[in-house]
Amino acid sequence: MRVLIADDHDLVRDTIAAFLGQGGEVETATATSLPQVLEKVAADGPFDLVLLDWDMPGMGGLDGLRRTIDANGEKTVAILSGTAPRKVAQDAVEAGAIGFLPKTMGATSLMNAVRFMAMGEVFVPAALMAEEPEGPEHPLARTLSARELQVLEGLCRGESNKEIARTLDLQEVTIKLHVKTLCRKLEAKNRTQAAMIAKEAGLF
Amino acid sequence: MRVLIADDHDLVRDTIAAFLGQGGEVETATATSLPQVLEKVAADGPFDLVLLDWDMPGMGGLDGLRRTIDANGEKTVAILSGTAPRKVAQDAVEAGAIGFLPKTMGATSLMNAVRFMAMGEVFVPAALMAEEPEGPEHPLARTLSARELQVLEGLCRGESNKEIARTLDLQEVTIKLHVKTLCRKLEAKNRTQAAMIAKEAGLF
DNA sequence: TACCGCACTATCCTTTCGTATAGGTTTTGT
DNA sequence: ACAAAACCTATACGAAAGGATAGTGCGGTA
Repeated sequence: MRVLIADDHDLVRDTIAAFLGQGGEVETATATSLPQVLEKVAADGPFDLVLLDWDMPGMGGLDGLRRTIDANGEKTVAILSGTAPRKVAQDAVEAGAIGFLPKTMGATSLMNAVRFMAMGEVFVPAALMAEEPEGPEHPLARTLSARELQVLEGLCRGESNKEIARTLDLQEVTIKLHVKTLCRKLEAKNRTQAAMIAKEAGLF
Repeated sequence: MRVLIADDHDLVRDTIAAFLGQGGEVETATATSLPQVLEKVAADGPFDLVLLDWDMPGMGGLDGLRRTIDANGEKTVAILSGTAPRKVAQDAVEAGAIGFLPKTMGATSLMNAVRFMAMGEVFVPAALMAEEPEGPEHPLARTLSARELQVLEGLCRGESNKEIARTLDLQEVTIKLHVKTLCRKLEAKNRTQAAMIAKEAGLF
């Protein structure tokens, strides 16, 4: 079984290569950038499996993945990532990747996953997919002050301005102001929409 | 490798057993209910893998899974299900199952998955986990009329009563009434809370 | 037939929300 | 030290929401 391992970090790349290579079952090749990957694929024919680092020179996200798939064939390219957000894994598989390997995986698990993918089965760690999809964490929340977040939380509980004021020990008018600010920042036209946007974003 | 297959449907059970058995790599045993599973485990020692049908006599959901894990050891029991809702898979893995197999899986994929799990790796189909978790579909929505659902949808978009009335071609007062009814049925104290509850339930 | 639930409309009233304007404090950065 | 920004409070007003009560029409059912 021939596997091409592409990662710009020498340590990671060589460790994985050494590990997969031991026992002689797997023949490994390595690359440190996407151009090098395409070059090696073109030169040494299609590999049984290509492991692509997600944060690698020339990758550019899904584009690099697609180009590698075009070059090496479908169901032969897997993504290797250190940061391991669920969304990347999902997008990669949807784009045609055969699997997704977080660098936090244990060595034997990694070996098993490689064998599994070489058999043509999609592999994604169950633990990773079990995470709740909290995708848009703070696209908007970052611009909100602490107070505003507290008020927003009250909105999401369906509380009135008066109730929020009581729990935060502020005046009702102050809450009104914060609600107004929230609606402006979240591009909502009223409290209900603001609450829905917050909910959608996964806050609370 | 010794695998115990438990399913109350003769066809399913025997098909899987026959398939896994061919080639001689896997030695199969079968059972048709949870008591029979526990009995066989007690008699023939721990199996390398136990496949448990989720909708089987005596299972009773996670309880049957836990009892089987207690009897046969950790990381040796997988769930087999025809209905394949994401939540079951997630709960099962969290409860200590080594994997989850929908009966819709292809034969070779199933074989691969069995081998994979026998090596101690958790297996859950990536496609299944990619589904958005829509868990509580209609715990409350069932009691709502068609009109009420339309109004609720408007609430979730943060629209005013007037706006909802316009899009549904009704009077504003009528919307007020529906909102009131919605709040009663959803146990919300205002429109915002009603919208949040709807969102939480996965509607819209 | 009478009854009941559902949907719709109506009027009246109170509370809450949303906006504007105007000032105050504290914190932050230049 | 000063300006800018964020935070808090205050008053006031129109719009919207929420509640109560009452009445109409429709379809299904006893």
